[in-house]
Amino acid sequence: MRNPSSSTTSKTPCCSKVGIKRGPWTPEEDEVLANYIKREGEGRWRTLPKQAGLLRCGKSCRLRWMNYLRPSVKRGRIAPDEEDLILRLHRLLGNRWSLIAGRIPGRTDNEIKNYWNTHLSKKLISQGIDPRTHKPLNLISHGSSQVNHDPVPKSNPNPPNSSSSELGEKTITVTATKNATQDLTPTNLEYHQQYQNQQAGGNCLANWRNSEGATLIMGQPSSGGNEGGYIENCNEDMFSSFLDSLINDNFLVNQHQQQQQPNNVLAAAAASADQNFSHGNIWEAEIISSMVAFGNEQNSSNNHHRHDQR
DNA sequence: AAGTGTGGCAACCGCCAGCTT
DNA sequence: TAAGCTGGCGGTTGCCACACT
Repeated sequence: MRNPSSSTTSKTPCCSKVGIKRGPWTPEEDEVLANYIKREGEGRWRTLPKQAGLLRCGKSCRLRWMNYLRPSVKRGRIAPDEEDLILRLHRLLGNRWSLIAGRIPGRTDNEIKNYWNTHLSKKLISQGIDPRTHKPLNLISHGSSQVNHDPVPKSNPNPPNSSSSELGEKTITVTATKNATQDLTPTNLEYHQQYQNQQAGGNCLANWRNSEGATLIMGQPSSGGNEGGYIENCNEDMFSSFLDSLINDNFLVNQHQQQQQPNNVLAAAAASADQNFSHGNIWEAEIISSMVAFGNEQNSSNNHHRHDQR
């Protein structure tokens, strides 16, 4: 594949050691790796090549396993429904390929990323839609002579508004807990302001999930502590359910998630959203608001459900 | 049939966060 | 607390197959 001597950086790549093979994997190497992992399990990638007798670096082994050899990896063309799901998730999450892949069984982040870059982004552009923002190109290009297709800076993995604009639209319809007069549809000026806010505050889901609002809604990360029943039960499932609701445009999609949502937690989360708005953390605030609304919807659904059962 | 252009995708790179020592 | 290690992520590269001339 790539020319091993092509690296001109001063940093030493992990595969630069003499005797470490690079490039395409042979069927024999695949077999050795697959057999070793079946026998010993995943992990310990750094030491795996030596243990398995492979002349590869650990990173290369991990990548080969994750993207190609894993039994759960689905090969073949992306189906139309998968494509639709990728589009929806990208509109929601931006270039969070691993998160998107996590919602599409059998597909890897690399595969989805490649599919996006080679198919979907071009498709959107041909439709006059900015693939980063999912907004009409003429709307986004306001204030600059052309649409910026440069790679997104590492410090800001999400493009400006890749998620917030969609969430903003969503929030308009569901955020009864927030200031009802607040118009969350971003204008071009707001795009710019949000971009600056995101640059300053770090606009990524991982950051958000560590935020105060996420903690309020989803609960503390597993710390071994016992912070109470709700916190214990309402974390990853809640987030997953929330994503489902956004993907499906249906806030009552997950009937299994009909758990009582303590109003004090929702109130605290709403306050956190307000705080984030006031501090300019628009993207976080909107997600938190949506989560609050989602929780309220679930409460309402629960109440109706219980009422019906009586 | 040969040369050239293009798209697809596997693989690599650098960076970063979390964990361990 | 700091330094080193490890795994994971997103961006990018470049080979290869196929289409086109």
